[in-house]
Amino acid sequence: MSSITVTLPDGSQQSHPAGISPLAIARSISPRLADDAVVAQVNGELRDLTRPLTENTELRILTSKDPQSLEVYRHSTAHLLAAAVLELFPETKLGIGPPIENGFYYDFDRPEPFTPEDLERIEKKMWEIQARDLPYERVWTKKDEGLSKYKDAWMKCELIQERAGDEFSEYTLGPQFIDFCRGPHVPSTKRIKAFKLLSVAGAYWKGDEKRKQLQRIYGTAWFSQKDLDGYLKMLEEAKKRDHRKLGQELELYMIDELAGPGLIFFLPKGATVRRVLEDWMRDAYVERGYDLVFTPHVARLDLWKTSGHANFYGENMFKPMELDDAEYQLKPMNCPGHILIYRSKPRSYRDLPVRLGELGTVYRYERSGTMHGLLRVRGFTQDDAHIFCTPEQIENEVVSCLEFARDVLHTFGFDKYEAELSTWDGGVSGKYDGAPELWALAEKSLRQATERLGWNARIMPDEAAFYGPKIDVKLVDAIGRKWQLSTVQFDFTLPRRFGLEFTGDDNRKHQPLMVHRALFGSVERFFGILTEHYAGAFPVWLAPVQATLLPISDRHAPFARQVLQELKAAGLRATIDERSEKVNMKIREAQLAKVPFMLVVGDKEVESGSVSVRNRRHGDQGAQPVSQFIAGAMKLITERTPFE
RNA sequence: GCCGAUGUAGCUCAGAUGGUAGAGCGCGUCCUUGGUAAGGACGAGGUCACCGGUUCAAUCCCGGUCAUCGGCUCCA
Repeated sequence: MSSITVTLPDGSQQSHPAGISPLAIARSISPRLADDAVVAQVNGELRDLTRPLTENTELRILTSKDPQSLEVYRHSTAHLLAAAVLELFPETKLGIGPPIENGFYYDFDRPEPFTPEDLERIEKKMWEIQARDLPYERVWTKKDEGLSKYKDAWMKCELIQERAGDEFSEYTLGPQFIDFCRGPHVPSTKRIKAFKLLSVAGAYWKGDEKRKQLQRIYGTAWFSQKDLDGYLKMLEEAKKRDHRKLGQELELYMIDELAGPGLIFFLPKGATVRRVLEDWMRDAYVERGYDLVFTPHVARLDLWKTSGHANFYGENMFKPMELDDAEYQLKPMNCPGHILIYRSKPRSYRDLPVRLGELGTVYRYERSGTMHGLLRVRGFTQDDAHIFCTPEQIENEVVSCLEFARDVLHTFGFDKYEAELSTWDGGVSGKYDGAPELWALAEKSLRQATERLGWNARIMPDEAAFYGPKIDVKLVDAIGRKWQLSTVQFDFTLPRRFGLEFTGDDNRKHQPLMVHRALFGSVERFFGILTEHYAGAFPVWLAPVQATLLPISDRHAPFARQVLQELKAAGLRATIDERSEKVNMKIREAQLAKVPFMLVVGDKEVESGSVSVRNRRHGDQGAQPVSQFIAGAMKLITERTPFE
């Protein structure tokens, strides 16, 4: 028998008989490693631990510590799910079952819907199969043979036709189950220790809404029960922070059926937060050299024909309305309005850059079933600005936009964020608009801008908008979820469509470059993200009520009212709770309302002219003079401390 | 728009084989004046999402509509 040389990650080399499995090698290194092993990396490629090695190889044994092995593990759990479904519902046809972030899913075609009870049964069945300790066995099959074997499984046939070579691999799980699959998988079902089925949902075959709708079962899987519990706990925490729940509990906003879905009413408390946010943002615009404008909410449809939106964005717009003898359109975007302002007078290169900003409310038609609290609505306000400048100015402009975005993120205590640079395909498909020189210039300035900031932007090839490349900033919130936020986008199309120009120092007409940028994205959406990020406990500078006075008994009310006036005079948003309730009750309610400061006032305080401060996070802080409390609170407000 | 689930008091939820409903919290009145997360009593409050159908009778069964939730598609 011939032998092969196996090189391990530490550089050491071993000689083994050809045909030995990585699992056997792992066992020879240490039984513990063999137990922990999930998958092998053979010459850089992930492979089953049990698949024999036939040539000299560089071998790495991946354990639960390697992130790639979790994907394999989840993929294997998806197979376990499919096997369980087929045992319980043999008539079911299998679609695909990949690993996803935090778990896996599998798509099934079956006339009857899966019920929550079915899910429980399936999960039980999965544990049953798990206990059988079935190996995931790789089988090598010829294409034509395979096609006849799968003739009843239409989706698998389609996949084999598309993806398989002359021969392809399949994985079995016990005598019945076999699945067209590239693998690799964990060695056996015993390896799968912690999973849970979460939900069933409709999903189109291949994500195409014209194709058949399947039933997708979602699950989560982890190497240990502890990890699974941790994840389930995170889901619970996310549920507690859900802005729709907090929005109602804290009276921030509402949606009323009578008005329609996706249309937001800000209640007084939410409106206060929003007002502070917007005022802050508008001031920041002015400080950074933007000119603020206002544009109308409706305009002749002709404007939208000129911009091209009526044509390529029409699906997403509210229907035009008849008025006099013209059609008018509710605006889905702010750009055309800003463009009209730009071209309302001749511009010289000396005027550039022109930065026009607006908190502009737009209305877009979202299909029913897509609305989601504040995150996906039909009417929303963009903190929108358009920058018109020369090619020489563009890089600095992009840098200032990104700096602005970064400062915004820091203000709200988002310390982790990532940038994505979406580029075009080089023009091969013809689906992008604009000259290659423009694309080159724009992509270069975007890239250099991120480099100047020391950002490590991920390049997303072929992800640009058709009208220009862009940078998207994604933030990571307090419990680790990612949200798309700021965006800086080039637009080569609109300046041309509207014939924008400026006079250069050569006394000739030139077309300005146009950048579209939004930092919050949508104020409503950002408000929702903030609500979840802070779990409803807005920082003092944003809190709808910053301090509430809690007189212990009626005789303390006059002093409390006097303090209230002092707080208000200092500019604090303060209230008083004069009900004849016990102070425990008043504290409980203020605490649940997440008021940052509860100021208890009793005999001692009246006598000494002080307040006893209770902080919503840190509890009783003891008595302090009113002036001292005001100074402390004002400091938090002017510094916009994100977490007091 | 599509698949599935849900819709009962301001909120969170019970409820009956079909005979027009109940709790807790909240709200109102009164009592209580209490020092860091729920003091007590009484009371008001519902066309059981909406529109049809079946039935002697529908909140319950059937059909449709609307909305919400979990997803898909799309997206700020």
